[in-house]
Order: sequence, then C-alpha cells, then structure tokens
Amino acid sequence: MTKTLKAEDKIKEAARSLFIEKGYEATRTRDIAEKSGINLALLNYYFKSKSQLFEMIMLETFQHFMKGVLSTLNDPNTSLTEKLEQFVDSYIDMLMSQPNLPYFIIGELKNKPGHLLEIIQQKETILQSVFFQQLRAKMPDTSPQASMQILVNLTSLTIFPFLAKPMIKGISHMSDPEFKKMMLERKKLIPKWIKMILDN
Amino acid sequence: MTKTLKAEDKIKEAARSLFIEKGYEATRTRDIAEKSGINLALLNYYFKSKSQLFEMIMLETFQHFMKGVLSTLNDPNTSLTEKLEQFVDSYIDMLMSQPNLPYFIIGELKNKPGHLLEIIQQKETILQSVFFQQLRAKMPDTSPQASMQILVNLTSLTIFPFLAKPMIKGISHMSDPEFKKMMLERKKLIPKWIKMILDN
DNA sequence: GTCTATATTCCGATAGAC
DNA sequence: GTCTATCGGAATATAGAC
Repeated sequence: MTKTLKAEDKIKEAARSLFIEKGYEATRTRDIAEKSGINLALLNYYFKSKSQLFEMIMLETFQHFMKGVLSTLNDPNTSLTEKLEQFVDSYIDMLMSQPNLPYFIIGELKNKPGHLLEIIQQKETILQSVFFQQLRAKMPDTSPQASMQILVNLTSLTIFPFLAKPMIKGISHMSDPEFKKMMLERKKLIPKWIKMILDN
Repeated sequence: MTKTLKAEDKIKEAARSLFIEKGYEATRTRDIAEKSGINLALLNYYFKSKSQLFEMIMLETFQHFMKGVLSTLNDPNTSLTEKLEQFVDSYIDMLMSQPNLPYFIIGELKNKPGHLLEIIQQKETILQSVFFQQLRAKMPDTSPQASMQILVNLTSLTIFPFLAKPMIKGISHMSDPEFKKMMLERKKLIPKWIKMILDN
C-alpha cells in the first residue's frame, strides 16, 4: 500500500508527518527527502519550495480536521446529547493516536490566521450546523453568544488536556498509562458536565 | 527606565519578546541584536550561544508563571470559591495582555518536557496547595484523581479559548472587541460552571 | 522523472581592533 | 565592553547529466 505510492505522494506523506511532529521551522527538507526515500531535488521539482509544500499540507490537514468536526456536528439523526458524546468520544480517540495534531493546528493557526479563515467561513457551516440549531432550541432565552460559549467549553475540555499533557503529568506525577486512563474517564465526564451547564 | 538597562538586560528583554512571539526556531539572533539596539557579537559575549540564552529565558518565564499560579492557589486567607474567582480573573487579564504566552509555554513544554519537570515538581507545591486541600475537603468521597480533573477543567476553560482565538473568531465572525467581551464574560461564567461541577 | 553535484543564501559564532 | 568584519557550517534551491 505505502510502497506503491508515487514519489510525489511519498514526499507529501513524509512532509506531513514531519511538519506535524516538529513544525515548519524545525523541519529540514533533507529530512523529508530521507524519510520519503526519494531525492531532495524531487521535492523542489514537484512542489517548487518548502513553503509551498507546507502550505498545501496545512490546507489539506485543516480541511480534513474541519470535515471531521462537521460530520459529527451536522448529523441530523442524532440528539444533542448523542452529539456531545460522539464528539468527545471520537476526538479523544483521535487525540490519543495523533497527539501532535493539536499543537500543529493551534500553532499554525496563530501564525497564518488569514489563509484559514476562508476554510472556516465557507458557507458558515458550523454556526448553521444541526448541533447549533439544537443548542439554540435548548437555550431559547439566552443570547446567540451563549451557544458559542458552550462550543468553546466543549472543545476546551476535550482538547486542552492534550496540549497541557506535559504539565499535567508533571504536576500530578502521572505515568503515560495513568494519563490515558484519565482521558478515557473524561469521555464520560465531559458530556455530563456540558449537560449540567446547559441545564443550569 | 528601559533606556537605562545594561546591554546584557537589553538583549535579554529583546530575546524574551521575540522568543515568546515567534518561538525558538523562528527567532534569529540578528533580530534579537537589532531589536535590543546592541551588537550581535555581544549576544555571544554575554550568553555564549542562542540556545543558552533561550534556556535561561524559558526557565525564568516558566518559573514566573508557576509562581503566579501558586500565589493564588496557595493563599490561606481565601475560600475555594474566592480562589476560583481570583484564578480566572487574574489569568484572563494576563492572557489578554500577553496573548502569545500560552503558545510559548505549551509549545516549549512539548519540546523539552525534561527540564521543566524539575520546576513543576519542586516540593510538589501544587498538589499540596491550599487549593487542593480545599478541593479534597469538598469532595471527600471521590478519588484523588477527581480533584485533578477539576484543576484540568479550570485551566482548560480559562486558557484554551485564547489558544483557539483565531478559530473562534473565524467560526463566529467575531471582531477583536467582541472576542474580548466574550472572555470578560467568561470571568463570571467559569467559576459558576466549576462550582456546578463540584456540587454535582 | 530521477539523480549527483553545486550554487546560493542565511545564520550562528568568533577573531581581533578599539 | 563594544564594535566591524568575517568565518564556517547548514539549509534551501537549482543546474545539468542520465
């Protein structure tokens, strides 16, 4: 499978892995070439420059990320409670298997806010998602900003612990398995907490 | 005030500002020299190398950060509720005036987990803080891990929105003042939410 | 399309005058 | 202590053979 990739795709996969792991500045084109098993010159042949290769990968990664978010938040066949549970469950699984992804997205979104706004704002999909409709129906008396606060809470409680993993482990003297156990426990707790906030 | 700094301190201040803004890899020693108004050679004269300068700044910054956390969490004269309110209030103020700080701390803690554990673990101060004692007194029937979950929630709800600021603004079409207003509103909301979780 | 060899730019660090 | 000038290496990018 991986062996049958064309050179162009081999480069892209190696670059994606390295950019996500180490960031743009710390990634060397030589390392991308070596990891992909192809020659350094081919990188420039196919992608013109390191920065253009990075741009392409960042856009793809971010679009894939947003697509994943929306697939859960836009499901018309699940209740609000089910969406909360699915969101937390699938995101915690994803973050456990790809721990560097949030650093990458958060970090790059800081450096290049402009580019990605276009993707976020395309058709205003999140604000108009089924999730948001269900949220507003549940909180009819509050301001529109109130449902945004709920989404911020949901993502904060889910994603931030993975960003703060080194600090959490240091403060509480946790091992890796203990940290994992704590995050699995949050799968049940976060939806419960969000519902408490909603029902306040 | 700033004008009377010695060359050594001018370099350090410029370096701190640039490292926090752009990270280690993206910061050029030439930029540090230019920003501090001194010569590039002096950087190596005083600090030997870019990496040693960075090490020093990171340690100082992180120690200062931890000191701030502890000064609130360790106050014997405030109740648990007051600590929650003070923590959120002072951290949101801090994050509004130093928006790049969390990126720096989170990012560098990922790259060099080893160094900083020593600082975090010094005397195990957070686990033994007054805040934690008050937390455990409030939740006597739960596991020790449960109070750690509360601290994770508190920091997640407070810090993550600033890391995700570009995404939040993009999704909800917020201006900078509107984002600021949203964060000020969270000053009241977060302590309320945490107390709800505690009283569940 | 793919490689080798090389050009070019950039950056951290230092030598040496003052 | 501070500066000018420069070194030496590393990293990106390209030229040109195959």
